[in-house]
Amino acid sequence: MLDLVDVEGWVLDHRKAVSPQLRAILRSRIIRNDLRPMSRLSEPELAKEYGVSRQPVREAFITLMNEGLVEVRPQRGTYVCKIDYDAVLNARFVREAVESDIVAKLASEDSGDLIKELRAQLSMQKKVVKGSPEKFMELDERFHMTLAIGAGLAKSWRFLEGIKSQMDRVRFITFEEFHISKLIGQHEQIVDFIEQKTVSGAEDAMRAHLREILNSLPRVRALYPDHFENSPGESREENPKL
Amino acid sequence: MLDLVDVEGWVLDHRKAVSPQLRAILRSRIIRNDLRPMSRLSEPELAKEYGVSRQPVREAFITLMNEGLVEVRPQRGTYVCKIDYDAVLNARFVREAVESDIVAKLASEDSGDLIKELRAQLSMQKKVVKGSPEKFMELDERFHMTLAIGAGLAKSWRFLEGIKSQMDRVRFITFEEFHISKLIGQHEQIVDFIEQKTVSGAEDAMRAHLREILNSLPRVRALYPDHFENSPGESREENPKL
DNA sequence: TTTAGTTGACTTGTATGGAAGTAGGCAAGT
DNA sequence: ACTTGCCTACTTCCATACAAGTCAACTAAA
Repeated sequence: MLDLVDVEGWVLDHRKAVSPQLRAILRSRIIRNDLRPMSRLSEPELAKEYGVSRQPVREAFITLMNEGLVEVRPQRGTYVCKIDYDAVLNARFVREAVESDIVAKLASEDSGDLIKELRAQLSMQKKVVKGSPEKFMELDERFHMTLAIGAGLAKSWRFLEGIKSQMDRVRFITFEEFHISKLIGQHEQIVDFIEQKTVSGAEDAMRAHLREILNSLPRVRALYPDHFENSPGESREENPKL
Repeated sequence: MLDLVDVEGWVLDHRKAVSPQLRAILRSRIIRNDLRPMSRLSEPELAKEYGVSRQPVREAFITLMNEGLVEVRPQRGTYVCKIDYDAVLNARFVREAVESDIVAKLASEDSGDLIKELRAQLSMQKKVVKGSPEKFMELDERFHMTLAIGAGLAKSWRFLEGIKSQMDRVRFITFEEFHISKLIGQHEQIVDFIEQKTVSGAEDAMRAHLREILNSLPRVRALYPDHFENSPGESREENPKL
């Protein structure tokens, strides 16, 4: 007999530590919009649902709170955060800054094997253009991660992963808003510039690539206003003393 | 009677939730090298020390583990992480990428009030050149935070705070390794470039500023090898499959 | 009808006991 | 002398019980 509990496709293995698994499951469910913004996440309810006690659920909440995905209001309840428009813009800014420097570093180094790996990934991406956008997002994440690790910056990618979730939530609301073929073309451009060691070209291409979300973000927000927290430009007012 | 517990200068307020307070206290103690690398952090011992139960201590550990400050080995013990040399380099890289873009943004905008605030901070910094380096670190953090918030990127700064701790640990081992007056001069340069709207100048000045740690880092590691985890260049081997 | 006060069923925060696993000491057997 | 197996004292992880705060509905009086 298997010691597994299956809840709506999400599996939990009781042989290993439960807390980190719950963390991953809940994070994924939030990012994929399975758990909607402002919905309650009751500790005892989720505990019963997954067949564990409140403690592991609670510990998962702590991590998700630090990532800005849930908001726990003491003695009141825990809720899925709405998508923070300003946080998305901030995440995008950080990614542009870091990843443009990453490709600049790659373009100034000698990285033959990496190019081969990236080309292989590009061909895989082209195969799923017409397929499920979810699959493309997986390949897209892998592509950007490969660039980071290839530059010897694996730990920087871990950091970026945390803030990327803010952008991913936007993508998962409306897949059709993203022109996948255009994104793949940009990926190809980036690899080309790295291969021919054109530093500024690679940098600019990555910056342009990561600015794509700025086109769709206002549309997405207009389509699903209930999913969003606040408008752009409000960040300054949040810290009035500076 | 006050509901406070004082342990070696660290105060805990039982009227508010203790978990986040413990988080902050332990994080600060680790960064300031009060809790040495590889020392045990026993749940029941710390619980008794701060007059709380083991659960809040445990929840604090979870956050610190996610920040890479402690390592919890199941059924074995929780230990203060050694300083990860590669993580410091990664944190530095990310900071350079993001903060250089921040000052570039500031230099391309109109920010008169911000300049005044920064000038005031500079004069404060000059006053503590001969004073305690700890006080300067506080002002230094405030300076960089002000730049981020001034650019409307407060949330980006919160991201950076998390990785900055890796660099701060290095600084707290040996204060004298840092020539404070030189750093203040660089701060001044950055403000000058922002004021005269020289984008590339501001960017380059910030990059040079954040590369200072590269000079002292090898020396610090040579002086305190026991505080460090691994050497530079090992990051690639950690992910051999890419 | 309106409004103030109270009760009670929720929520999260904390405390504590037990389960599972690890590491080291010690003794018996080879 | 060296290995092997058990046994004890730890650790973190999970489950459960209790405490404290919040909120909504209900009651009762104006």
